Amino acid sequence: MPKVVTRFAPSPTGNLNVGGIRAGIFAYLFARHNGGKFIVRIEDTDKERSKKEFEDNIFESLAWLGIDIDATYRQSKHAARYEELLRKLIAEDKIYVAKEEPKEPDGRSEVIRFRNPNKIISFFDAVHGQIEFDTTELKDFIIAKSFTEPLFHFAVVVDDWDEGVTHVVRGEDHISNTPRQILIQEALGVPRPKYAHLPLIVSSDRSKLSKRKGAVAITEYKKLGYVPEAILNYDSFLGWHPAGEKEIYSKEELITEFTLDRVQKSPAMFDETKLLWFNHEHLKKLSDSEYAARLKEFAQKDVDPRLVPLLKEHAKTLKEAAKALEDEFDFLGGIAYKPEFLLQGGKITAEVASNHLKTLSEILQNIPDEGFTPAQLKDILWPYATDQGRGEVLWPLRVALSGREKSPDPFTLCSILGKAETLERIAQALQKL
RNA sequence: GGCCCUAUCGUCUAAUGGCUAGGACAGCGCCCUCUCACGGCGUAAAUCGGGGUUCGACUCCCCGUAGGGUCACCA
Repeated sequence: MPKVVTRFAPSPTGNLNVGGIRAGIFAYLFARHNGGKFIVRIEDTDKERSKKEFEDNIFESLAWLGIDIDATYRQSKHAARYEELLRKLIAEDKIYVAKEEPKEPDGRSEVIRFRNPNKIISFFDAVHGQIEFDTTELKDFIIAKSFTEPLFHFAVVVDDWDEGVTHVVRGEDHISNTPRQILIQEALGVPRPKYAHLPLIVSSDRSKLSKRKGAVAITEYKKLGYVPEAILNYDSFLGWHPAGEKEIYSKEELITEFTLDRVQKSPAMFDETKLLWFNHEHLKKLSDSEYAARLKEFAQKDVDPRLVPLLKEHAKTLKEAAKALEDEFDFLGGIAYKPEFLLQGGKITAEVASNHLKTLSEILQNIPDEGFTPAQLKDILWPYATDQGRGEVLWPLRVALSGREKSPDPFTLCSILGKAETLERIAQALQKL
């Protein structure tokens, strides 16, 4: 039995969002850091709200983020076990069937209540330290609707025990649930796991992040062109921070660095803008071939390897990159020259543009193929452009090569196109003037 | 409202009794510049308030205040 077993226990009542996954990420990092097991338990005891599509979404999101799972469980499959334990507790008189006046239209006339010993429960939390709670105020709380329909608290305690969970790493909203779960553990005579309650992730109004308050599904970020490395990195940095000032971490580095003692106590706000920055950084870290492969997958089209280094700098998301491919980076195929573009909407006369392009063509003619690097081309063309007026020289050149109002700079264009194509395009532009 | 948790720049955070309170994102300014971006440099910006403890508090204690969580036959 591994010394550390953590679990992520989402209920399939919605798509997994960046707030919801946070507890899962921390539980995962903690388990892996300690060479332990990470399990996922689908908490689907609420038959009304649980949906298969949401369960699928949870696993899809986890897989995309690269979070590998050692075992999965589903509470709806544990009905027999719950009933067995419920019957044991009732035989021991630790719980009892209570007659009720239904408060809701579909309420039961009988439920199962826990015989509360009304004691002070004190437990140690890895993030918050010692926490004490008088359980008297909980009264004889309901732990099951019937012998075959346990409620959340009972199911959690039974499952954590049966699944060998050693560390319960979950959101801070569960702090006040902990005492009653401990009461159930004591009634069952099962060991108490260690607890770590994570600070909540809040929306811009400081309240718990929820779907209505702008929480975006993980799968939605995928569609927006985010890479999983960025989501994982950014989410990890919400409420946790390694020593040092480095911010861009791979999954492996996060696992190496993660410890509970550096987890923050106060809630953190989700900042879309900083996530965007993390995404760009991770995109830049990708090898050119990996970048091309991801962009191809995202945009569903081949990416010319010559464009990759430019795209990496230019685009903060794969979506932006895909858009650039259709727009300012779409100059490798045939281009349609528009004289008005060449003349910067009339700011430059056809005669001036024509003369400069002819001169540039002559200069370029004399540069060897090996000299067609952005830096060398700039060194050679710069003095001429500066002397003649940069706008009048470089704008027509750039448009002659790209056919576009927006594009990479002319030196980069020459370099990517190569000497022959560069001269050919200048010649074609001259014919239009 | 009861109970519980929390409190450093706008945001994420560093500093676990001794610092000019550091970094990052965003902002602002400058530079780069032929376009759109990217980039470089710089700048402004914080210890919630009040009491203690201490030679010395962001750091420890208490009281306020503020925010959040939780009080379901949801999870």
